[in-house]
Amino acid sequence: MPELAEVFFHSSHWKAACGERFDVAWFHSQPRCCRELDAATLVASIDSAQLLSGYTHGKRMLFAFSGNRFLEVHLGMTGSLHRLQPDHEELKHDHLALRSSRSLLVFRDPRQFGRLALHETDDGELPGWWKDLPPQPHDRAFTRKRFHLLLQRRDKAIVKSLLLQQELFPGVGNWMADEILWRARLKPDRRLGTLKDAERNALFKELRWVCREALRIIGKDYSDPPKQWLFTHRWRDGGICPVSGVPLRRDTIGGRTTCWSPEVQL
DNA sequence: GAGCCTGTTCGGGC
DNA sequence: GGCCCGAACAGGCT
Repeated sequence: MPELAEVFFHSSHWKAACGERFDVAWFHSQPRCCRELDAATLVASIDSAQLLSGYTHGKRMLFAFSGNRFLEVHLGMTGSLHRLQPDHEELKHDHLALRSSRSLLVFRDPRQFGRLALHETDDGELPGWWKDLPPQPHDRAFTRKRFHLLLQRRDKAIVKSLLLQQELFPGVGNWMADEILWRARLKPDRRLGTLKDAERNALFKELRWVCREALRIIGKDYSDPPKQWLFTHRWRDGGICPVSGVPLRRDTIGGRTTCWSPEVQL
């Protein structure tokens, strides 16, 4: 379930191997998620390279290797990163594995909606496009002023769809958007033009709160958030709103399964 | 076996 | 131009 905090958690597995020197143990270029990556280039770039650091931004990850190489990873719907014993055997959907004397770093992705890409810079600095990514909702640079600017001239947009736009709110995915709207007490199909100032401010507040708390709780060790969150109750039909005690609704809004609480969200 | 799905992209349409 | 929707991608789970 890779949204902001889950992505951070997965990245921490590979980051734990920083300093180790890797070879490509195997790579399968046929799966859709690997097609951008040329096998020969990958081997030439990563073989004997040292993992220097790992970064996340929203749902994206970037791993820096010696030789000014960067491996970009997106987990899509079902991707995951693992750090295993060096001799761990290959499983069915393990498309890429890097091996050091101490670790096997695996990229796994059954549905192949993820993405791997390789980048190079002249000086080992982070690629310019990475530095230019917009601020994440939990970043200091994501100010109230910026938030209100993002909402301007989008009066017809549906608030749930808006929250899922990665170029605006990097890292927010389907469950996070539902959690944010539930806490802000906004019906997910509201058009931005109908939001009053107080509602916009509530949205801003809960957006940042959910991103920060998710990172703190899930990003740390993949714990589930407390039962007071919508999170625990949203996954299947029959859930009960932890605030109102009324059954939750599940509808398709903005093309996505959306769980919301009719008594609470107006 | 049918239906559902935590993400992204693309084409069509208003 | 902005934004919507639906389809497509592919496999695991219920």
